[in-house]
Amino acid sequence: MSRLQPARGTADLLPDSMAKHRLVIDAARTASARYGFQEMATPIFEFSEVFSRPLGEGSDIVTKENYSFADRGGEILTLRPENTAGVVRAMISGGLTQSLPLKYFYAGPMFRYERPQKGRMRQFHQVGIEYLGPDDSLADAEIIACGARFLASLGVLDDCELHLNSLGDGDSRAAYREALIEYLETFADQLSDDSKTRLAVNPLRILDSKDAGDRAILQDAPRLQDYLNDVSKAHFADLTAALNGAGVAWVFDPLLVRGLDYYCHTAFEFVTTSLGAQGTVLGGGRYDGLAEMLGGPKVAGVGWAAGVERLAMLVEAASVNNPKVAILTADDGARQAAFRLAEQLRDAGIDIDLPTSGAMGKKLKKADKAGVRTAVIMGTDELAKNTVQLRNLGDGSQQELPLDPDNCSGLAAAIAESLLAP
RNA sequence: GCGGGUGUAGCUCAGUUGGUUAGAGCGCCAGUUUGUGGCACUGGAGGUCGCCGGUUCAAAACCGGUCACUCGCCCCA
Repeated sequence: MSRLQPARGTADLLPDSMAKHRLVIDAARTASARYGFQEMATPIFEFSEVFSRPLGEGSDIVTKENYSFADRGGEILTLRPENTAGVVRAMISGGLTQSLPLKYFYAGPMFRYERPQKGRMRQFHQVGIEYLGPDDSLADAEIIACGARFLASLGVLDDCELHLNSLGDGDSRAAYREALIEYLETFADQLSDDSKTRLAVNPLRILDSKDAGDRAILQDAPRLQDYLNDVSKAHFADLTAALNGAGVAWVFDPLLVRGLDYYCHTAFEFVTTSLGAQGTVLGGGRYDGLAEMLGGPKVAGVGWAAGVERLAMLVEAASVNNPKVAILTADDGARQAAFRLAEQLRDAGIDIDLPTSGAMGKKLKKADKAGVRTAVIMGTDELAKNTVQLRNLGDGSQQELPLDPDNCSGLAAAIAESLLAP
């Protein structure tokens, strides 16, 4: 509208939307704590290699979709586009590979230079967990169950479907990749233009192409699950047995793939149809090769991340935390006494709003709209008698109570009682 | 990066084949109510019609560009 607008792909989080964000983040924190994940945070920017090494220096993602810049010291830095690489980097640089396994929860802003769309911002927020150390499939099961519990606590799990696939270990995937390329090359001229380039750059991604012609060709393509070796099959079977035993519903999705080499075995996404094209609400998988690619020792890992904005769109409005008690002055003679009483009541643990402008009627109206339930009304008349008026904004009843300038405990008790009433 | 749609008051929107003072509802402010909210009524403030340029006697409307939002593609660590 005017020149003063937020930068493209960013948005202010005003109290109403902030409340929904907090609801989502708090639910994730609570659910992950139940599984023993501990909250941590990594810096919002890192040396660019942290993100570029696992992806390949020249990849489109690195060159076109990151916010990278040189600082005044000439270091090349990147605003984090995701948090897994940062967590793994923290594990390596902190020497934490001595203390495996590690279970971490994080929440915070991420940055990707992409064209904004519904559920796709340039600054967005994620919550996530990373389970570092175990290669046991029960670790995969635990994080998936944790994700399901998180979504359930938000009341959105019923709107989502859990898609699950196995990418197999490195050997399995290499064999499949070869077979897929061989098959697709015989159709190379019939593939969509996008898929022609994918064939050279990232052939597995052709599997989730939306092009109808591509999909027809894929009907008879070799299937990833036929190329899994015994180790890979056992890992997947054990995971699905655990999910079934715990009652976590899932669907097999052979087209759910990850393009990068450090992924292996489990890939999963919770997907909703109610958000249009950006329907993945929580996604993750196993990344046993990532730590090594970052220059550390080989450490297995599995985790997920969820988009806070997307989940916030699915959540009903959350309540904004306003004080339920306001002190309203009837005239300027009560200003200082009101300020003093407000501080005393805050010391007593009561949230107090102290509006400073407007006539009595105005203050009451605003307090009512803001959700205030009890108003403490002070004026020079009351001060002269050392009293205040305690007004219940629900039913309009009002009583005059004594005010001890040095001890508000009696008044605090009366206020607390008034808030208990329905 | 590619294609479609949309930009009018704080918000949601109307605005006739281009025609002179651009409207409504909600919200906001004030009054009816001289220290007391919700309801009602009355009045009021608030807009260079996203921005720049063009066509025309005349542009919110038509044309071009640009910015933003939006939907899809791409990408999705």
